Amino acid sequence: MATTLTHLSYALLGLLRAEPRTGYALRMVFETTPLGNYSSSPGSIYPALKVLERAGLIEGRSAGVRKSLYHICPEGQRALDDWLVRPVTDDEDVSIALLRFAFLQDHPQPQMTLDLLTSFESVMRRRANGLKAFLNGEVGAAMPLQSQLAVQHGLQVTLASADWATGALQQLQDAKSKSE
Amino acid sequence: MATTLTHLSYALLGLLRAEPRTGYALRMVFETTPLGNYSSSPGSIYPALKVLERAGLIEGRSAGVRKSLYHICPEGQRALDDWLVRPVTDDEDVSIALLRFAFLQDHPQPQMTLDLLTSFESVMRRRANGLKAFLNGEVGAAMPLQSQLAVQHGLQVTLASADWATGALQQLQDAKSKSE
DNA sequence: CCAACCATGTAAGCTGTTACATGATTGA
DNA sequence: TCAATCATGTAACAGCTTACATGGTTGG
Repeated sequence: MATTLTHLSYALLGLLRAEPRTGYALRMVFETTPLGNYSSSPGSIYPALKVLERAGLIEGRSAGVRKSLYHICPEGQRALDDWLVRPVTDDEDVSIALLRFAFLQDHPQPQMTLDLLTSFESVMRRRANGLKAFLNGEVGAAMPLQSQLAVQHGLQVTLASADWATGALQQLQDAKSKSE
Repeated sequence: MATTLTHLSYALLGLLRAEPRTGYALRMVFETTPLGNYSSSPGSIYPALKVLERAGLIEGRSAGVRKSLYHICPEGQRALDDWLVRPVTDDEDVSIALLRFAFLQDHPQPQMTLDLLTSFESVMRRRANGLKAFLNGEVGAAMPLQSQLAVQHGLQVTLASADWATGALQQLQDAKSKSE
């Protein structure tokens, strides 16, 4: 059973949880928003939708000629939620973690979002420390200047990610306490 | 013959330009440095080396039992240089642009490095402006908070890249004027 | 009525990963 | 001598892209 889902599949599930859409509408989301770096190519999306439907995670309802509106099924909700609430792992792609953060919108337990952000921040700080240690270590210090600068770039970008998380956490907690 | 090279192939060429290495040594570079996000799996590197050798870009010289040291050939140098001096394009991966920057080390024309950095910076500023415009536009402003925050993350990280480029440019120009 | 857009689909291929397999060399 | 590391290789698969193909709908 547990057909291992691809990132693209989760992206589709997340979009369909927000509202039912056609395959074409999903493609347009990838084409017109910066969220996710997925291609809008029909060759990726339509087959992925078929797989999700066969697995019982989504259901396509005919909506006019040659057109079907996909809805997320309860089992799809469950699969999506399982994915969303995982803590950020040390080797997870930043863009995937961000996708999960965005999809946690309106989750019944707001704490899940805060937990994800917290683990995101600590992973980023840990990565930044790793890069610093590398630069100051034997191998790093012996590298040519431009290699060092390239690693320095990675460090600064990683710190920017961590700082963003700090700010986002603050913002979400403020919004929460204000609504209480 | 214009066998279109993969990013991995260019990464291998760049490392072999610095010094001849065995396939294993190349794998270890990917495994022990943060430069590049390539896998150190034998299944990718050994076949890639074979392709480069057949294309006449590198040459493997036997160095002991079941072991060969790969050297870069003049044609490989040329292919690598052509790749390195291209301006950063609007859709190029940041990590690839950084790899090219690192490999431009010791290029006979130092101006090439400055040009690459300059184009990198302007691409990053342009991307940042695009994200800002998206956030302030109709679609962006209507998105749920966490989607907006995710885009905000992209914006901050992109600005960090641009700022890094500004600093690196400064640093390289200072080093240059000092040595004159 | 015709162009532009909506809408779906498939076949071929490229790249890389995973997993497995082999054997030499080196240091404890 | 035995484990760890050096060193290379391949087969199977996964996942996505490119390119092609088809046809309905809508607005000027």
